[in-house]
Amino acid sequence: MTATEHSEKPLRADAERNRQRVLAAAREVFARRGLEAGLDEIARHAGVGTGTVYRRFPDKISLVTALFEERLDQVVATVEQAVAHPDPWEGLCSALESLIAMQIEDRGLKDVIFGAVGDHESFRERRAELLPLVQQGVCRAVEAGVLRPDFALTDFAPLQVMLTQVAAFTEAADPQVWRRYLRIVLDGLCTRRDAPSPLGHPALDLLQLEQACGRPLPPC
Amino acid sequence: MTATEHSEKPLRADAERNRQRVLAAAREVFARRGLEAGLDEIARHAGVGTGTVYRRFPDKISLVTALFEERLDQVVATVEQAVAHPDPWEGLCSALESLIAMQIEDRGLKDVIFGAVGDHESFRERRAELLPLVQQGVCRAVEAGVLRPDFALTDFAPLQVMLTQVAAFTEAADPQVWRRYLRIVLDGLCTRRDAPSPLGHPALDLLQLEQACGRPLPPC
DNA sequence: TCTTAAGCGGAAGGACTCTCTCCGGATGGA
DNA sequence: TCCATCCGGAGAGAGTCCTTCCGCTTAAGA
Repeated sequence: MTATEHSEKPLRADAERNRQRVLAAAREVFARRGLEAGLDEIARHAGVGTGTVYRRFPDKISLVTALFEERLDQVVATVEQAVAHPDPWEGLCSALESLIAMQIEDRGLKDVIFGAVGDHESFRERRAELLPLVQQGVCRAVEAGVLRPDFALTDFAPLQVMLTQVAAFTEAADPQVWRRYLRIVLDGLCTRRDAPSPLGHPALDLLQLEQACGRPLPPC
Repeated sequence: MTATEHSEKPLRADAERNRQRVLAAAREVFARRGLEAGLDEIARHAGVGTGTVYRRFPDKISLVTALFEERLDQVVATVEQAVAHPDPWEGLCSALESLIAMQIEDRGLKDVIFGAVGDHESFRERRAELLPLVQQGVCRAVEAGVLRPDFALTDFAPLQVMLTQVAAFTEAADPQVWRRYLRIVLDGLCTRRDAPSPLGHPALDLLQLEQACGRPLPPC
């Protein structure tokens, strides 16, 4: 059941404990700061030396893959579930929403999904798994006449980028206001409507806006 | 008429020539790479030494302000003109579109508008000039019943962020496809509609999408 | 033409950042 | 008890970028 079960020799008890600490710290730090976080910060956060990190994970990418392979399974599962919603429109909305929410809660995940790791093979494969799922959701919604028919499968990722980036921009001012922009986008995606659907979340006030403008934009 | 007209002594002819070269190079390099571009790169691009850059502009921020104060005047003028459009909806659309287009063509401008320069006083002031203009456009459009009434003045900047960021994401794959997402957003902003309005620009194909995912997200 | 203040290029300094290695000392476990 | 294993964290190495400095060159006025 331990992470090293399959490996040749079990680690010494203290080593295995530290390994788990490093993984937990990395999960937290990468989530908060994205993959640009340094291993020093992770080591400090885990309460171990940097050497200890490098003894378990030969380099940074090993740590990242160890963490995010499993995480991507969760992403695929979540989208699978969202798309299975009986209502095609709700299914698509919820797939988009949960993808964005997951990437906002975990900036490292965003970096992994949108290729900030260079082109690591395993991540590329996992990303490819998402496509058919989304395609299914898109087709179903177009056929049901609820999603605008000129919507393309390849529009899904750019929409995610739009919303995760705006979320990063407004995060400090109001961590939930991105949902407002999601609603606007969804109103733009539906086939027709007689009135705007409720935005659900209030707009920023001027002070919050200035706060948001004051910080640099999130890296693309 | 020269840029140093007001200063105490006119520069030597070669010095003035180099000054102009530096400004031109900075304009180009900042436009292409944003303010993160180094002064070394600008000097090289201008065909001068880094010392020459520093002789005219005591530090990086001086060069940036020298360039962008004038540029921001153009931005204000463009928005002023867009908002003055006889049709309130067209005016708002065109204000948003031209703001985005300007920031895409000039990444440095985006950095200046969205505060990547820290909080340099003069930029903050100029940014503030834009608000009443946008407010006028928004009010007019809401009163005319074309813009959804729950739209707020402070939504304007986040929408810009969304679209400039998605543009940066898809730039390498197709430099114009952001217009497609602008259309979707605008369809989300209007009060009512019977059918999707034409997106105008074709979606990416799968190859282009992969190309876009392959590069890191643009900085926020 | 001569003189000289002004200007020039670009190497180098300094202050960071981040990844990764190394080694003397500590310790789990048989 | 004993030693293979593991530890911390200093620091090497490679990179970035801003800025300074200095010996050489040149424009321009007398």
